[in-house]
Amino acid sequence: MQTDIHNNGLKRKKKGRSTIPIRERILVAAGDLFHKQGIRGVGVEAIAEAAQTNKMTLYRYFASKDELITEWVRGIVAHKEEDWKDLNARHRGDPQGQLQDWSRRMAAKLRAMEERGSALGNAFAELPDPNHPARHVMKEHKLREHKRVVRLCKSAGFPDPAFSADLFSMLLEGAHSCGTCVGMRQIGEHLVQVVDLMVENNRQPAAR
Amino acid sequence: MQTDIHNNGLKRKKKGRSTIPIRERILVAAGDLFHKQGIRGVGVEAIAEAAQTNKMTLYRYFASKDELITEWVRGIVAHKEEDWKDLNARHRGDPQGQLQDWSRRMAAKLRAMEERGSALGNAFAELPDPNHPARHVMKEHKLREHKRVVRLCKSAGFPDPAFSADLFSMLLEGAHSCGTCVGMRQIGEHLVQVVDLMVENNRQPAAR
DNA sequence: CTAAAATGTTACCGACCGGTAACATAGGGG
DNA sequence: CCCCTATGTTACCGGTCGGTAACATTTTAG
Repeated sequence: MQTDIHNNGLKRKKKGRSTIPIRERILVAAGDLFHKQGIRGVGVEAIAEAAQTNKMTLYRYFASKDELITEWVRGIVAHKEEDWKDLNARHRGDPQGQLQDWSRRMAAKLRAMEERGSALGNAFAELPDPNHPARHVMKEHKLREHKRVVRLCKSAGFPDPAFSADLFSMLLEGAHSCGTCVGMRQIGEHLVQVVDLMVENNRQPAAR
Repeated sequence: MQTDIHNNGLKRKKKGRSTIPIRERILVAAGDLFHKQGIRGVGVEAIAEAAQTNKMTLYRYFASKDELITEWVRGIVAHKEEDWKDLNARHRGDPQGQLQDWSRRMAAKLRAMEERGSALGNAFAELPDPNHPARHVMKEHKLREHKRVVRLCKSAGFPDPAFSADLFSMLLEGAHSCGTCVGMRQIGEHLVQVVDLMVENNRQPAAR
């Protein structure tokens, strides 16, 4: 641990402002607005204001709006992968437990969402440019995640891991879009149910 | 049939222009661009140009860009519901057949998609305003579709139709997002497989 | 042919947006 | 104390976009 004499490890900022460092405040504010109003629907000025700072300072931390977007996406991805590590830590050598816990956490997130779907999914839709750096970040994350699920299915003893993993992925991804019409709660419950069934029987759905 | 002396039922337009009526050309061009570049990423000028006309004429057919968007969404929705009717016509009294054919058609669409996911899904992400008319159109469509699937599951004899219908919906919706990392072909095949298994066994996945 | 309707052309407006320059202010460390 | 750095403020630029007006041109109908 560091001493607190000069600063507490994070730069402490001005007057009544928050104690959270500016860069982080900007990222949080940007995330909020991006998710609520869409990436293209919010301007940097509004982001700066929501972060209790101004456009100039924002541009001292981020070279461009695109970089801010990318950095935000990176944060989400990092958080999700952190979640995976935690899942692995809590259920070491228990791939079934990881999958089940995963579905439960997802259901909890769904319940707390209501309208306006997945941040990553929306970002993907809002950044059509295939060369946008944020797209690469998302794509690589999705790939890693899917590989992880395949590995889990394999070590869980599913007879066709590629097949089961695709099912899990489709269910998880689909839950977001469906929740908007069916209701997040019900979708979350059914998601947990089907994952439990698949895992408990340790085989693909409806295998005879 | 009408005579062709004055016009052939559709207003015939200028010189080298297409024989397709302007309004339709605009809608098609708008759809192309919306899907490829995102709704907010394309301007009305570009749409008019792609439709081989101009902005002024576009605004004589559509009061605003938002109305054009809404009309485009309406078209997609209408087309999908047409598809459902066709499904019902081809497999009368055979809900299982309808579900299976549905998954096959979806797989075919996925194969022909490659990158850039579902038009409706993207539109939903790009129109965060909950009062946007296009959102209502989409939401009502999703609701009707889901009810339809529930009805099919019920008449197909699934023991828990609400549960099975949610699964179908999640799988279908999720297929779009997943295809971008796993590959549309594989996702499509696995989608068909799981639907077949669920239907053939006439029970929920992994039910013992 | 002629008149009316549809379409094309050009120019423009106001609003917003991403990004930058220049300068003012404040705070902290020596 | 003073200097240096981080932050705030203001004004501005160039570009794009949605939307409209006014007028020219073409197409269609009678």
